Amino acid sequence: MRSSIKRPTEEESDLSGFHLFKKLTDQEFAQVNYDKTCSLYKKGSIIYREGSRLTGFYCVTKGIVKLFKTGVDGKEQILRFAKKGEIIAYRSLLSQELACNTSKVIEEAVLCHIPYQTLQFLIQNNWQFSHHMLQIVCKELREANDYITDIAQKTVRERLAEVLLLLKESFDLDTANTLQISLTREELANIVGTATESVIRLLSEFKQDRLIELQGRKIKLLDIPALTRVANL
Amino acid sequence: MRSSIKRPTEEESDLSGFHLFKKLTDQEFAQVNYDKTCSLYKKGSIIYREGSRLTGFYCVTKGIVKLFKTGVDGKEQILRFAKKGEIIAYRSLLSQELACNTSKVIEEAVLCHIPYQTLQFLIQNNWQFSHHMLQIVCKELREANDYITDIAQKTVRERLAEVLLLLKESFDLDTANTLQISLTREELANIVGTATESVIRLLSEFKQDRLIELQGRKIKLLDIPALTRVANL
DNA sequence: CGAACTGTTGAGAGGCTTCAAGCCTAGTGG
DNA sequence: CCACTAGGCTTGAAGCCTCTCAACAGTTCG
Repeated sequence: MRSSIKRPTEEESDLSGFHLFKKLTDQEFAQVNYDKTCSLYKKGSIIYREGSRLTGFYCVTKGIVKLFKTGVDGKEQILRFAKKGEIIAYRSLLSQELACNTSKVIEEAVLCHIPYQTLQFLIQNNWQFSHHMLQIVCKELREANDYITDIAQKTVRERLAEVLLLLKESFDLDTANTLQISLTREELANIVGTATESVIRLLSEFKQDRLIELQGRKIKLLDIPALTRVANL
Repeated sequence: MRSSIKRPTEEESDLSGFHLFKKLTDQEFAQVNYDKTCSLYKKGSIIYREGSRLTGFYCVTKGIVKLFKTGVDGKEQILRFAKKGEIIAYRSLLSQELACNTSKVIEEAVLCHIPYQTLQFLIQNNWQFSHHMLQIVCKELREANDYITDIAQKTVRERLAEVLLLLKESFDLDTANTLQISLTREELANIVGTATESVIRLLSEFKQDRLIELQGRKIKLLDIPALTRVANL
């Protein structure tokens, strides 16, 4: 389950949509493309594990990856998801530390590996790249701080409602208002920071209250204003 | 309580100890010193408030500042402390957002304000400065992610023990093993993410178990290995 | 010296977790 | 293609951890 089989297509390996690379010179961008290695990862693949040494960062060009830390008793805490256009593994790389979380594919994905050396080169030669990088980390830090406040002060019910709304922001809804990400109940619990059973019970309450509709892992948001109220936002 | 009265001394305004500025040229460092504005803040002063527009970041050259977000029902969630050698307000500044937390002095402090323009100048001209900045944000992000995992998975008891140990790391102990930071029970609760009464009860339990000793706000760590075990680290 | 804040303790309620048991689905291999 | 099996999902019951409310003591500071 660790490596890819098929090669990703040219289109799936395209980095030109990445905001991070927008201010590079043509030459610099060509260098990035020359240095990159893109692979296709099946659902369930591990990109890297907590504690491993990273040789570069990854650009997600397709699919969805979850990032989690392993906490008490091996219970995973999901920190965030990365989808097309986002990068992962850059934090530990910049700090020159071993990876402090694990990344796992939850929807068939294509990732392009950019070696550390290339990152180093860009930081040294293009201040606008560094600046973009700073903005990306800063955004993630703000979100982390917001989440600390929520998780420390809100009830599980409020947090679950909030997580559904956050997922809506990140992954949008289809025309039928269904969340475009498929998570197990356990994964939802590992975002919210609660037990799987609690998520199940609360989801059925939300369903009874006509806030959502459930069909297996598909979650349809019926009443977003009401969900927002439940989330105490 | 908002502004300073006395001027800080030359020594109290010295930025040469800051790792962040270590790689600046003499000229750049002179510029920073020229642009800075240092002030003395009394205990209880607010440096800036959530939602305010920031005009620069601050270097703490003396004292201790707490950074907190205001959550549900106005309850504050302490995110971190900043002491001598550390900087605050840089995150919102880099993101060009309004401040998303409040900073308040808990031990008489001297802070030097560095205007946004100077930050901008350094980022554009000295890649090593940007790199340092990146490392600072990355470190903070790792700590935030670690804390999310703890707060989501550990009991209040475990978190309180852990917070005591974290405070030990940040603020050291005197010769009698007393924590060199003075916090109210409510502030401790606002770090741990619990009710003040819970902190009080758990502290007396720790005291009964001979893990700590209490004299008002002075906390003496008697048995660090045992505390580590309680913290489940 | 009083007011306001901080700290302490008790009692009661309730949100959540844990354990347990059974059902269901989704993916695998024959 | 279908049977099978492992993992995911659901529900119930019991109990505990933690919060809230309340009352009061202690402390600090104007």
